Amino acid sequence: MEQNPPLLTLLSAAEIRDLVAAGEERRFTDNQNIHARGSDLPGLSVIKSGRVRFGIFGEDGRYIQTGLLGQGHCFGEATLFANMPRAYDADAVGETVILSVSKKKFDDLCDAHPGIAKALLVTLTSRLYEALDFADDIRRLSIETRIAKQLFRFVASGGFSSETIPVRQTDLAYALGLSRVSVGKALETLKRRGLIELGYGEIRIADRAGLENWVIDHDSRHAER
Amino acid sequence: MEQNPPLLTLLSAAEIRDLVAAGEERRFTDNQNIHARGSDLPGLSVIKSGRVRFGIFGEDGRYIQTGLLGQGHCFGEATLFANMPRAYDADAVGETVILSVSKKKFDDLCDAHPGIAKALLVTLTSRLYEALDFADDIRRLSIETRIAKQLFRFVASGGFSSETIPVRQTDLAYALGLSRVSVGKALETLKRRGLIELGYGEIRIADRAGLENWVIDHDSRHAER
DNA sequence: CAATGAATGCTAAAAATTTAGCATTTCGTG
DNA sequence: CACGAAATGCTAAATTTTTAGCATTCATTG
Repeated sequence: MEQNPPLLTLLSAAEIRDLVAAGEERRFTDNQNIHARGSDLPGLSVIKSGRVRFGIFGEDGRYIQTGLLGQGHCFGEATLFANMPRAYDADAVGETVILSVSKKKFDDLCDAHPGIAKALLVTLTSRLYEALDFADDIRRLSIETRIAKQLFRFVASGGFSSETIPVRQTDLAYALGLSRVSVGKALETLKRRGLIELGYGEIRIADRAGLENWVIDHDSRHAER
Repeated sequence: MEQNPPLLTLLSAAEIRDLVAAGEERRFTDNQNIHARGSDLPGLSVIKSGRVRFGIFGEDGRYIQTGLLGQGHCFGEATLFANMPRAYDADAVGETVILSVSKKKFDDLCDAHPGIAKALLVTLTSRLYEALDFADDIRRLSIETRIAKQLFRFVASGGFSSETIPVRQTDLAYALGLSRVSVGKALETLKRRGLIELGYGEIRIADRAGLENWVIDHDSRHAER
């Protein structure tokens, strides 16, 4: 259950110092919108603290969550390198502080510190393979297994204290593109096996090793070859 | 229907020259295996000619195609930057020539040409957002719309002469993780609207503008906001 | 031009998933 | 500690999708 490394952990102290100096700090409260899909002010954003949730609202009002990033992670690369507008709505999860670096300052910074480009390559590569992996999951795995993997993703990206994950079944359904009924049924299956425990607005991983084994057993990519 | 730019189109003549000099040419025949999932010789590969198909074989023998890259595109970045083994089986589609650059030579090259890292950032960013987009599609769009988008992807990545796409319905089913019956039914719907024509082992886009409109009308992300 | 393998077309039953309710439990708050 | 909002639990019908066939069409080749 690897997790992609936050950008900040890949930078040297000097690089971080200059990055912070080049950026501007912005504070957001829980659920506050950071940017809307389609807006196109180019720049790199780094999460100094808190978490950011990414997703799309369909016109039917339905929300699909695409990602959740925590401290040290960055976003907005597409506005820098691919000249794209923001692909997702971004909202703060809890009190969140963002460092915003304009495209111009970022380009200067990159020239001064080649290590920053290297670090972004690492981050983007990891994230690309996570996304490909996720897409494969949807096509190949049972709902139970997808939920198990998603729980590990929450643990990895969220930085939660324990193995208790503050997530509603509705959120899981959003994230995986399923109905709440299907999610509930699959969670029930995992619970019956003693792998998780269900709470009100939270899910506890009761048997981490067991849950990992569930994934391995049900994901043929992990099978010996 | 944007398409991510091949790496080679992003490099200067000097960069291409040195890249080619650092690499080693390998030739493959149609369907020949280039590398298996799990192998871990690090290096960057660039497609000089031909096409490469990426996918996974499940232990049940079922094959899921994850991607198809054409001339000028690169692969293997994850072995360079994320230290990962190959995530997918790669097979040649048609006569294919690959330029393989070892990790060591690539690192030297990167130091000499900072533009190469920049170009890879562009490529990886585009590819990441394509992958995220694809994952969203699976969760949000009807089968018809997903097929329409997939046809455009084939056109864009394949470099086919006309709007006739040499793809079996079985291949579409593999790529989208659906059954052949569902694919056939959805194709029938698109055909009845006069958007496509079905052949033996191929699909023709009969009304490109109409098919694009179908996607726009059914993908709320394209709706005005 | 007949034979053959490969692909599509079609069908119906089985299985999975969603939808739309309503009941119940939980948790914070007045 | 009663209340209300929010979340989960549960159910059954409706819908979608897959599975498993078999029939038909197409293209190649001997």
